[in-house]
Amino acid sequence: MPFSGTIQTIREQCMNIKKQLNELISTALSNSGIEVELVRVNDASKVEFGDYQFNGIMPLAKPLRRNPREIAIQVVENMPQSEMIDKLEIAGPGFINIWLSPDWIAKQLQSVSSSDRLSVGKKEVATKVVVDYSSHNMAKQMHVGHLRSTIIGDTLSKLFIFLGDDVIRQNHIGDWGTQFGMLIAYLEELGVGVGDSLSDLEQFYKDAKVRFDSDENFANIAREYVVKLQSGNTHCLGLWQQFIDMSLGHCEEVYDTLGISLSRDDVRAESSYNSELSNIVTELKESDILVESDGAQCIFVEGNETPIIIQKSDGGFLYATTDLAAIRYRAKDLDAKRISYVVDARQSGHFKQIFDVARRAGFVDEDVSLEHVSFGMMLDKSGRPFKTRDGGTVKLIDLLEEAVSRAKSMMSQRDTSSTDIDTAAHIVGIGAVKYAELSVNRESNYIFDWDRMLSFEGNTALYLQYAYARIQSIFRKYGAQIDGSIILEDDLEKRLGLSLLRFDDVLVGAANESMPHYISSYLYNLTTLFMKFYEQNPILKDGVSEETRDSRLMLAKLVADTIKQGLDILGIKVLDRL
RNA sequence: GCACUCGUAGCUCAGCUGGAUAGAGCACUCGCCUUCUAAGCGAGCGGUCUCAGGUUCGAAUCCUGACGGGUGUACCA
Repeated sequence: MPFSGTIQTIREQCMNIKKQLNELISTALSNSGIEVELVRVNDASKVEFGDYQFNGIMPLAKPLRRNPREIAIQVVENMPQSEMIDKLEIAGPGFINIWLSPDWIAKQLQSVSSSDRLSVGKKEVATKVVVDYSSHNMAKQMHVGHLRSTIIGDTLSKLFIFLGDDVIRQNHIGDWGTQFGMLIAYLEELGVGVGDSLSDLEQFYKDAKVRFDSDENFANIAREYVVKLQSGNTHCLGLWQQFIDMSLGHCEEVYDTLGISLSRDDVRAESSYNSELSNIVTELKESDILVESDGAQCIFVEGNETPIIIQKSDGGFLYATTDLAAIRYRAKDLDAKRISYVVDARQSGHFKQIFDVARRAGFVDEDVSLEHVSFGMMLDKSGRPFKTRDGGTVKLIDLLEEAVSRAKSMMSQRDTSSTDIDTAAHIVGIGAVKYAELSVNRESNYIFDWDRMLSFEGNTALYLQYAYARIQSIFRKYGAQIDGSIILEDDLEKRLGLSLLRFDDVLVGAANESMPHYISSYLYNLTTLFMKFYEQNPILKDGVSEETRDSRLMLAKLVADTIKQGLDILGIKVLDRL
């Protein structure tokens, strides 16, 4: 299997602090006469073990037939002088624990504070990345199941852009296929002034389905419409267009409420590939990988019992055909070098096959990374696939409205004097929903729970927003320009400082692996440190020297800026007051 | 049947691609507002990482098997 479909991580090349430490250790090893291909320091597992640790000595011991502690001693002795390291210690069987110098950290922070992007590295050469997300079916209303793709995809897009990539968003909406015949037939039947019946798409779909199932005559008309539609009948296309416009309008309402940066320009619908489908089949035939089976045009992919069907026995095309047209368009026409599909885990088999075929057919060159950014399903409290009592799903717009309303009632119980409670409640409520999605490992299934989704305690967006608001409050009270030298005076300040410096590493890691929750975990961790700092290290209170005050103000500023920037990538806003 | 995936505290989840005594939040029990926002902070309680083998200096992490959830398996998307 030459292609796994996942990008090779380039973490080692990009990491900031770790990269430097890796180089130091690599040199020390080399000075000791030991050549190692890959040196990797890790974050220390405990505070007592320093800031970083290198565990790579032990595995070297056996082949070298030496005592690991002896090697460790030698490596430490051969470590080049560096101002970043305060102390090295050998522990246990041969761990090397590394303490960074507070002065070095302070110096780095000083330069971070004068950077407009918090010293996060930006790629010199942008990679062209296609992110396919949201991409839902126009026949139905957006429900809570559509949250993940939409939110994760939007975050990844922002993250890639921030790190210097050239991102092309693709909203691959489902607007083509047999069900649209039914919907158009029903639309036609209802006649003019039909806009109102489309206000509830879910209901419209259900009603149409009832007509379809109960009236043979209607069902036949619906089938005719499918044929007419696909053969380009203008009347049908007109109705269809009207329907899609309405449905997309609903979508955009949700995007707008949610603060999703998808516009009509990002829509590249399934139907837009329609004219390409027969060419795809022709090309596949020419490349000789197509097989006829039971009258259908198929491709068998190793490791799969069943083939993917490219063309039905009646000549019709299927979604695999469309996906192949889309992947070729992205690789060849858009010239993307990384193509990410933010789609749920159920499609993983499908994407494996599509990626394999696309490679073999030459639709996608070898240097293009194809990734299925898969995510788990939504389950109910008993661990079953999520459904409401009547078998339906929770509409996304209802969830969002509930979120905002809960936020509002919670906020109004507190100080009501704050400025615009509706705006604030919107930011807090929507932030909670997004954060709930972005703070868990996307790969695992998760339990849908109103209280979890709309929680404002612990590791939530509000915790971060609250810390941000507290900092702004300090600045308001201080009322002057924040400027001074950073001096890390105690262990807590040092840890806070180091945490700030890790932002770069975290973003790069999150981007390489398409894991937004790395960012939220980091921000939560940073904020936890800040909250301790806030309790223990007064800034504007009596008895604090001017030097200390200025340094702490600088630290607070960096924390606030990092929270703001991090949340911005997650698509969550901050408030100066809460 | 076959394939993929998951199983970590009462609940919801982390655990950085093998490291040292497995971490958070919620819940529960205590303590902290005349002092920068208590939506906060501190302390406590809570674990045979589903089970059984294997690989090795070392396993929640890798391999095999069992059990249990979820998902996918030919003309829907």
